[in-house]
Amino acid sequence: MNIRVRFAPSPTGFLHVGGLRTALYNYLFAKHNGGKFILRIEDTDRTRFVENAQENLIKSLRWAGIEFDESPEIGGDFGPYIQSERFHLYKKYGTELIENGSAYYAFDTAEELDAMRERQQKAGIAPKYDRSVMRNEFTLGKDETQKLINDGTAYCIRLKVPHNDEITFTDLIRGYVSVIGRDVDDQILLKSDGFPTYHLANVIDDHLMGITHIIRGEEWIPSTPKHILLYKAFGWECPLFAHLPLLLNRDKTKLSKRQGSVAVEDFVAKGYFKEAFVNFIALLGWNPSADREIFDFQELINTFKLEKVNKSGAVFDTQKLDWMNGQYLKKLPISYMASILKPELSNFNYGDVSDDYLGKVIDLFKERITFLKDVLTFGNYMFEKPKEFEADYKEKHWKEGTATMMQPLIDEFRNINDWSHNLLHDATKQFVDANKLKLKDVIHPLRLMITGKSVGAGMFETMAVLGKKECIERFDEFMG
RNA sequence: GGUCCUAUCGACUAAUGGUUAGGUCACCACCCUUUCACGGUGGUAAUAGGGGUUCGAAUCCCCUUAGGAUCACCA
Repeated sequence: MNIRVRFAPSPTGFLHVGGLRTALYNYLFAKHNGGKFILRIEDTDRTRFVENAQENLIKSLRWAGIEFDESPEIGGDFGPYIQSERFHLYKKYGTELIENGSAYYAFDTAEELDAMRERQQKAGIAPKYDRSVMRNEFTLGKDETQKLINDGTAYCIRLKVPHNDEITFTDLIRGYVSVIGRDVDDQILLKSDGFPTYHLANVIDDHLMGITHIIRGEEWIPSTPKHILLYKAFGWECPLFAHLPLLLNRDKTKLSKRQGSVAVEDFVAKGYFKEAFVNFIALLGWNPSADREIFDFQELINTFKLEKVNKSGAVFDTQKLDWMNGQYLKKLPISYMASILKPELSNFNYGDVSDDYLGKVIDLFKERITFLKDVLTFGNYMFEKPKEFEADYKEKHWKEGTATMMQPLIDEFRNINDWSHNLLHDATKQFVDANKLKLKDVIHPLRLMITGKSVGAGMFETMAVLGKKECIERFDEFMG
């Protein structure tokens, strides 16, 4: 089978993390099976036009390493890949459904529909288009319908759902799903502005583009019967469906903006590595059954199987993502990290920083940070003299007599020319032994003077990187 | 409310009829140690409840409960 799958987002202006996961699973499925991955922009709602939406979408996808075989940008044999550019296609299919009795004309206004729903709500029944009482082909009759159309009355085309038919499909993830026709609404197919709704356009385009598998979010399950009815009405072969579990907020509701960031670009801005982010997202709802968490992109492609996708929703909790980001960070080459940090430097007033020095600082911090930019923030004292000294830390480690105790050691440091961490350590060790002290008795005062902070990398390593001149200056400044 | 989907540690998940129910994050303790980390060792922690089927059920079936999704001329 020649597998073809698509990612069909509406251009909302940014890529939702749920959208990224859907795109990713489609991509992994396609690549795992040697199939094609297609991008189609679903912009049939012209009231929701957003400037640059498509560009932003593709930018985020590209950041994640997801590329398409066919798309609006690169084209393909099944274009155009933007639904608004396919506008001319849809109307004839709408008419075709009218002619074969699968759909009908309706003339109800928004107010009439609202009134209907209100009546139904009051009566305690599910809101659903009642074609036996509303203004449509059935209640008006053929002649009146034709007359209204000829007069230019606004109309839409609705799907005629057979009330007594059972509509079923076998979901690749969930198995057998079934619903009875009377519970399915007579969905509008063609709007009065002449544009198709999602349901019509989506089915037509998936068919025309030869899509074999539809992999999408669970929120689409309720409308899948409508789509199946459409495939049947057209006499088209139905693609296979796979409905992905939802991504959830902490309170288990569908992941939304209200409870935190959901735009991929926000996570890019926070400094997550794409490898970590993709790895993390991939494992939210799918697992290759290995006792392992870290997978590179190729491994994801190699092991991805739709059958192993979970059925239940997954809470989007970034705690593990942070850990994963740190894991990836540790393995990155220093030179690569330096090249990322270099342009960031201009946002801080750190003056000139050589590549060599930056690399040494990164090496000092890479074991203990989550984001690369932490080097510049937590590690600020590697680039400028400490402006503040943690009060608690100072109180604890700088007492009466500490200055007197430290002064001889500092003077000894002045005589050290080979400013290496080994020598600094040895000199300090000799000093504490001679004075019946412990190493940590002097290390904390040193740390306070040098960094102003209670946490940081190894003291002598830190001093070695800073250099003799800088360290002595800091000592002298602190001692006054 | 109708319909549909779902249910293993706090979170992500493994175990597709036989395990002391495993791993990872987080948390706790200890080791390492120079603070914080990293690393190492160990620990707390789960099959929603009830019925079946079976020699045997987290796993299959039913009911209950709980959560969620959806019910637009949005996608």
